[in-house]
This record gives sequence, C-alpha cells and structure tokens, in this order.
Amino acid sequence: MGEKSEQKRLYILEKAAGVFAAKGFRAVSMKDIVDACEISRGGLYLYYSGTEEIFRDVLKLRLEAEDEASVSGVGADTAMADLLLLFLKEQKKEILRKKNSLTVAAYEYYFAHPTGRGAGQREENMLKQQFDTALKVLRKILEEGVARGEFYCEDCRSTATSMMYALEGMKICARTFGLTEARLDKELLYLLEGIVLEDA
Amino acid sequence: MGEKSEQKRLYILEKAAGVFAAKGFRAVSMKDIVDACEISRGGLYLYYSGTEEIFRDVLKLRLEAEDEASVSGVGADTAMADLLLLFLKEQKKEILRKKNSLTVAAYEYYFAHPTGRGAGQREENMLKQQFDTALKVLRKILEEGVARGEFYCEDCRSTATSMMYALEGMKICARTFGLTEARLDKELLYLLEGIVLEDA
Amino acid sequence: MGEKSEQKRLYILEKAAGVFAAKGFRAVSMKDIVDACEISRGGLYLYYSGTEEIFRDVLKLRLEAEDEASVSGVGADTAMADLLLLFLKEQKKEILRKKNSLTVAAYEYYFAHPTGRGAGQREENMLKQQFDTALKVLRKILEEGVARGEFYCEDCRSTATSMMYALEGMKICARTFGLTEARLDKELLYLLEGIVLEDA
Amino acid sequence: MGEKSEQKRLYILEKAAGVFAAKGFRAVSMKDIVDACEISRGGLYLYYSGTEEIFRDVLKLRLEAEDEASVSGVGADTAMADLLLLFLKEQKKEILRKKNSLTVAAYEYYFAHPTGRGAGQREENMLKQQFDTALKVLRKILEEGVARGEFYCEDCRSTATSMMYALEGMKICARTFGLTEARLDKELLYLLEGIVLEDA
DNA sequence: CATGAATGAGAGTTCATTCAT
DNA sequence: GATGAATGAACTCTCATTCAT
Repeated sequence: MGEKSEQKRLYILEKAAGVFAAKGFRAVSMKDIVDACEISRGGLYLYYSGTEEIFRDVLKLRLEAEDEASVSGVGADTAMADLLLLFLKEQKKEILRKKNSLTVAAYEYYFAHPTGRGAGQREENMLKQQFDTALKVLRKILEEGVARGEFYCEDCRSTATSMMYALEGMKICARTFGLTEARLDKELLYLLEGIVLEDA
Repeated sequence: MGEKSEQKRLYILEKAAGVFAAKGFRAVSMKDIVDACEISRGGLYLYYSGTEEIFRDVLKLRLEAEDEASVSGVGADTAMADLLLLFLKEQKKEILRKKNSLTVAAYEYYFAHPTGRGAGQREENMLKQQFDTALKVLRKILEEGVARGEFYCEDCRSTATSMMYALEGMKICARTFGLTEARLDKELLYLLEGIVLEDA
Repeated sequence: MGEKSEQKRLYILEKAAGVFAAKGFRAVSMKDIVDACEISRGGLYLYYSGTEEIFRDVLKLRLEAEDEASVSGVGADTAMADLLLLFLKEQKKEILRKKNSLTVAAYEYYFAHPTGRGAGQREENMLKQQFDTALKVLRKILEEGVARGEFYCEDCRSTATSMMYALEGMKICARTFGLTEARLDKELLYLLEGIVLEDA
Repeated sequence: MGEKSEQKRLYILEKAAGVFAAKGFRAVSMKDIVDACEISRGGLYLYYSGTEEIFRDVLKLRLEAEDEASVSGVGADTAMADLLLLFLKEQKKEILRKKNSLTVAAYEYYFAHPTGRGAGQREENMLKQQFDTALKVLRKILEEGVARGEFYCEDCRSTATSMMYALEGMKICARTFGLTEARLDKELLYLLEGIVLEDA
C-alpha cells in the first residue's frame, strides 16, 4: 500500500463523506459511492468492502480533522463568559447545520451498531467522543469561570453534563421535528442565564 | 372492509410494531412484516402498500394507546414532588427501554421524512407530539409545585423546556453510545435538585 | 341460469366492452373488468373464467347487434352510387373511430388466437365475419350498379374484395401510424372514381 | 461500454427479435428475453431497462438491415412489369411470413404507443417507414412503366397508394383470419391486371 | 348466488459482490 | 492495481384464482 494508495483512500473518504452527509448512512449504497468517486465498482472494493467500513473511516477522519481544528488556542485573558458564548455559538452552528453534516448518518450508523460492550469496539464511538470532548471543554470553561467569579454553579461537572444533554437533545430535535433558529437562541440563552452571574 | 378487516389491520400493526422495534425503520422490508404476520405477500398489500404507510399507522396507534394510558388521574392531594418523581421515572423507563421501543425507528423515519413545512403534514410528527405532551405535563407539575411552594424556578415554561431537551438528549445518547442506569439516575437527580426546594 | 343471470351476464359484457375498447385486449385484467362492473372478484368468476372468454362473448354480442342494425332496408329505387357512398361513409366512420371501437382489441385477440384450422373454432372469427359481411354488401352494390349502368367494373367480386382489403389496410394504418381524415377522404374518393362511370 | 458491449447488445437484439417474433410485443417479459439470451436478470438490465426499449432497438435494427438489403440494384433494362412482379413477390413473402416476422409485435407495439403528434417521436414509426418506402418504390415502378408504355394508370401516385393499402390489408388479414396463398395470389393478380396493359 | 379476503406465482428492478482481463 | 461486465439474491408490487362465509 504505497503513498498513492493512501491518497486514493483519502479521496474516496472525502467523496463518501459527501454522500453520507446527503443521504444518511442506511440509504447509501456502494454504487452511490462508486458514482461519487467516479471510479470502478471493483476499484472501490480494493479499498473497502462495504459501506460500514467506509463510514467508520469517514468518521475517524472527521474526528481527527476536528481535533486539529480545536487546537486553536484561546488567550488566557479572554473572559470566560465570552468563551462560553463562543462555545455555544459553535454548538448552535452544529445543531442547525444541514449540509455537510454527518450527524444523521452517525445516528443511523450507531443505531445499527450499538457500542457499549460488544466485540470489535476498537474504534471509539464517534458521537461519544464528540460529546465527551465538548463536555470537557465546557466543564473547563465553567470551572474557570466560577474560579474567576464570572459564573455560578454548585457542581460544574454535573452542570456541564446536563447542558451537554440538552444540547444533544436540541440536535436530535432539529433533525426530526424542526427547531427554528429563534427558538434555539432562546434555549441557549436560557442555558446561559442559568450560569452567568446576573451582574456579570 | 368490515370489522374483521379492522381486526386484521390491528393485528398487522401489532406484529409490524415488533419488527420496527427490533430492526428500526429503514431495515424493515415488506417481506419482514409478511413473515412476522405469517400472511401472504399479497395479503399484506390488501391493507398497506408500503412500510411507510404501516409505520405511520403503528406510530398513530402507539400515540393513541399512550394518550389513553396517561388519562390515569392523580389525586389532587398528591405532592407535586412525588408527581415529578413519577414523571421522571416514566421518562427513565422510556430512555432505557430497548425492547419494544419504537424510538429508534421513529428517529430513522423522521430523518428520512423531515416534518416542518412540506406538504401532506396532516399527521403530526409523533416525536414532536410526544415531546410536546410531556412538556405540557412537566410544565403543569412545575407550575403547581411552585404555587404550592414545593419547587423553585423563575420561569417554569423555560425550565420545563430545557429539561425536556436534556431528557431527549439522554434518550438519543442511550441509543447511540450507551448510558448506564447509574449515570442516568445521576442526571435525573441533578435535574430534580435544580428545582425542588432543599427543605422539601 | 335464470333470466336474472342472463341479465347480469349482459351487464358484464357491456361494461367489459367499454374496458376492451379503452385498453385493447391484452392489457385488460380481470381486475379491470371487476372494477368496471363494480361487482366482486368472485362474482365475475361465476360467469366467466377469464378475459378471453369474456372477450369472445363481447365480440359475439357486438356482431349480433350489428346484424340487427344492418337490417335497415334501403328503398329499391335508391341510386346505387348513393348506396355506395353510404357504404363508404360507414366504413370511414369505422376506420376513424377511436372511442368505443373494439377493432384494436380484436386485432390483439386474434393475433394471439389465430383462427384458421386450429381446434375449438366453433365461433367464427369476428373480424372475418365483419369483412365477409361488408364484402357481400359491397359486391351486391357493385353488381346492381353495373346492371343499372351506374358503375363499371369487369369483375365485381374481385373489385369488391380488393376494395375491402384496401379499407382494411386503412383501418390498421389509422390505428398504428395515423391517417388524417383528409387523406382518408382522398383514398375513398379514389376507390369511388375507379368504379363510378364518369357521366354518372 | 466498449466494442464488446456493442457486440452483446446486438446479440441481445437478435435473441429478443426471435422472442418478439414468436410472442408478439405485449406478451414478452424481461424474463423471456433473459432466458432467450441465457444471461442473468441483472445482465440484461445493463443494456436495456425494459421491453419497450429493446423492441424499439430491434425494429431499428431490422429497418437498417432492410435498407441495406434493398440497395440491390436492378439493371436499367429490366422490364417494369418484371420489376412489379418482383415487388409483389416480396410483398407476398412478407404477407405470408409467419416465422421470424415482427409484424404482429410491431402492430401490438404501435397500438399501445400511438405515433402521430405526441412527444418523443424522434424515432419514426417503423410501420409507417416500411409503408412509405414500399410506396415510393411502387410509385417509381408505375411511373416508369407508364412512361415506357408498359402500364396504364391515370394517377400513379394514387394508384400506388391504394395498392399499398390493399397490401397492408392483406397483411393484417393474413395474421388475424387467415389468407391462403391461393387466395392471396388471386388478389395480387387482380392488382397487377388493373395496371398492366393487356397486350404487354 | 354473491362476496371479498387470502394466496402464491411471477414480473420488474436494484445492488452487493466477484472475476476475467 | 484497476476495470466494468456479469451474476444472483432480494425486494416491491400485481394479478389470476380460490374458498369460507
């Protein structure tokens, strides 16, 4: 598997990601991906032997990309309230994003491939990882904010977790029965108000 | 299509519900339902012309059943805190239920059939309806609890909504990356504590 | 088989005729006829066991009806040229008729049930009968016309036969690649001119 | 889809032509053609997506083959009467041909796909084309024959057209209620006699 | 007689997967 | 490595035909 192969593999994953974003996971056939990649049927099978395998790699790739993206440092002197706002803005974007989002496909995939205790769980569940990563960030923000006297919360860990679940709930609701931006803003504001000290 | 037919229709829906609960929505074929019902291919088509139609009716039936179930009156003298506990216990059951739950199938269905503004939306989105119904109940409990001095919350409507999103988040997380009962209990407890007055 | 049965049989044939006229022979299913008759599936089978059987009876009925219609006597003093005109006008109507015509269905039926020497040919081929009947009439007209000095033709029998084939050709052409009324008129005029004496 | 494919396409058309000749158009299923070709169900769909598409190509192929066949030049000194005889002999063969004839299938096809004014009529109606081609040839023969004093007819164009209709009539009669060779010969002779000068 | 629910065969179509080139 | 023709299983859907009521 030379360099060239690896390049092609990445090319396939890129194209496939587009297909999954557009059609979810279950509705995607090998033919869809072959068409999107404009390669031969057999050619695709040289690299992957099914949509599941492809999707797993697509998720892996996305996670790596996100990890890199999140490295963007933040100045130590930034107000935690601002950081929190930034965080929620990111979440909002993710919640509302329709195009190019693998969320629905990931839901479908993990519905069919429950993670937890089963076999072959080498690769971490991507949704869980996203959740945990965001949770960690949020918790850090809260703790620092409390330390600086910007926020109030009794138990930052629990508060952060609860907020994450609410955000997760908004995500799924947005994809199943609609959630207008206005309504979402209201919800996010409510979450914010529960934490930020009134005189801040 | 007399009474006998209606009976059979219900029989089909029952069996089909089991199939959808077991396999989700997209993975279910007419053949699956035919097999589950132990009727002939053509026989099923006498009643339904596709899995979507069947699933819509399955959801409708479930909703009706739930409505009836919730009619169970509660004594006027019950403590609101107890009612809230009861409510959360129900939610917990729903969040953890694996067998016989249509939740995953419903998610899959609504991923593929987005509700919102499109045409033919006579039938209300079942997930939304469940959400709204629970929300209404929760809000009533909170408001009455506040009135009685059992609970504290500034804005019952917003608090209830936020709690519902968190519960929805737990539901989806439970189906995609696992959520142990212990962890869930902790989460629910946290929600509870945010509302119930400490000396209650 | 009481009177009532016979009545129903006729009712079925009537409705079926409409279906055959609209869809031809091969495209018609028992279901189509059941629907058109608004009777039960089983009910139709009490009278007929397939579309072929029905179609045969439909044709028979039509033939009988036409026989009765053609009884319309013509005054002995009518000019043969006028009679010939009348005859051609009838033929023209038949050639152009789209609605309510069993011609196409009959073609399709006889394509699949070639008559000639096979077994079970009790019932005469309806197309042949129509052809022969018209031929006989035409020949009579020609012969009488010649006798009266209105027409000229060496061999009335052959001339009539040839004309009939031409008319048949126009019929099939009208149904397969179009034949405008104008063009048809020209053709009929040409046939006429070949026979009628110029000074008539 | 290189050359090899085109070869196979032709192979399919050949086999399919046999099926259509044997069963007409409507009675032919994709499976019939699959069986005749001894290929797989899916294999056929690589080339054609339905019987109509196949039949259209079959007709096209036949027309092309006939065009090539008719290129066979005739010496300039051939007597027109002989040419006419040759022409009628060809027609006779076509009228009587049972095996390997697509006539019935074409009739059935065009019954169901009326040509005339509708959309997508890029491809000319094959029956019409055959008719028009034969008509042109016949007319040429007549005109040349008249010029040479071999034939007599007032209006070659109309005469040719009328003859073509008669031939068309014989064709359809031969397929629906039988037409013995003897009878056909008589008819053709009659057509001939109407044109050829007696002392020719 | 009449009904219409039920059956099962079969047609059309798609797709994952293989394999000779 | 890469191709894409070929295969066959699986799925959707329709209909002729039967049969208990």
